[in-house]
Amino acid sequence: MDSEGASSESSSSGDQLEKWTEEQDQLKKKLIAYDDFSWKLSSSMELSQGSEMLKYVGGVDMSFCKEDSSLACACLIVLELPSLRVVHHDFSLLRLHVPYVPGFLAFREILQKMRDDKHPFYPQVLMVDGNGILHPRGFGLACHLGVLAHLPTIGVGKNLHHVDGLNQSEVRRSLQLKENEHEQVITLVGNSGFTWGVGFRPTLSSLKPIYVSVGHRISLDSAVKIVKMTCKYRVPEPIRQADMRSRAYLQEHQTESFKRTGTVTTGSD
DNA sequence: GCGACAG
DNA sequence: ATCTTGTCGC
Repeated sequence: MDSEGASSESSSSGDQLEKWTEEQDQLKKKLIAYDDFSWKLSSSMELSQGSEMLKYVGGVDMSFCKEDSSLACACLIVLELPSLRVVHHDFSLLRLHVPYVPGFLAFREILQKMRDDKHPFYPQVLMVDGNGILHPRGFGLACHLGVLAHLPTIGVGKNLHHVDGLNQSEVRRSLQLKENEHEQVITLVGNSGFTWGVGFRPTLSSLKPIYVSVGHRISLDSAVKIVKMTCKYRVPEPIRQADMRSRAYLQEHQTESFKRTGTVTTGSD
């Protein structure tokens, strides 16, 4: 039932990439890089009568099937602050003809549905396994999803891409110098003077930093605060949970189809 | 034991 | 992105 244009079988991948870049540039105009939400972050400001607190933090991640690289699982989880208890999860199994990115938009559907249903655990902010504005064109996955879902999003990367003169070893050197300081955070200012995000070590034991950047409708300060609040381990809980669960879901799906067919679903025999 | 990290 | 194995260290 694939309604692919039989006319352009070879250039479709290139076309999609171009379209994607165009869409990024369009959506980028709608990006909001400051706090644009009504809830409050910390309970220290108890004077904030009437305004709700941040309680539900979402996280998204995708895992890929080892045997069948076109099969992926998108997972959204919502956890509750300050307990970090997961109160909601949802999965979406998808087939990808082209890598990664279009599949990521499955999250938009999941979120849309939650909102339409007035789901009690609809997240107030969403953490994305991938960068926000810390991106070659200043518009990573976290921004993309944020703008599409009109939700505050935070980008969390595990590696630093080379943008504006930033590099991983430099960050780690700077962090090294801060060894004795309480704050294990360094601001990522590029050669241009632009602040792209921060690199920081969430726990004492994590030598390798994570990279936090603005996704949408949030300031870098707030983003970092929220990431800190959810870091039990190196990878913040919302993403860690989404990662583990999407992986487990694929695994189950695999063994389940193995029990049915009595064979691995590679189809390459 | 579990997490970080190697490669 | 995925897997596995092993070491180190709290």
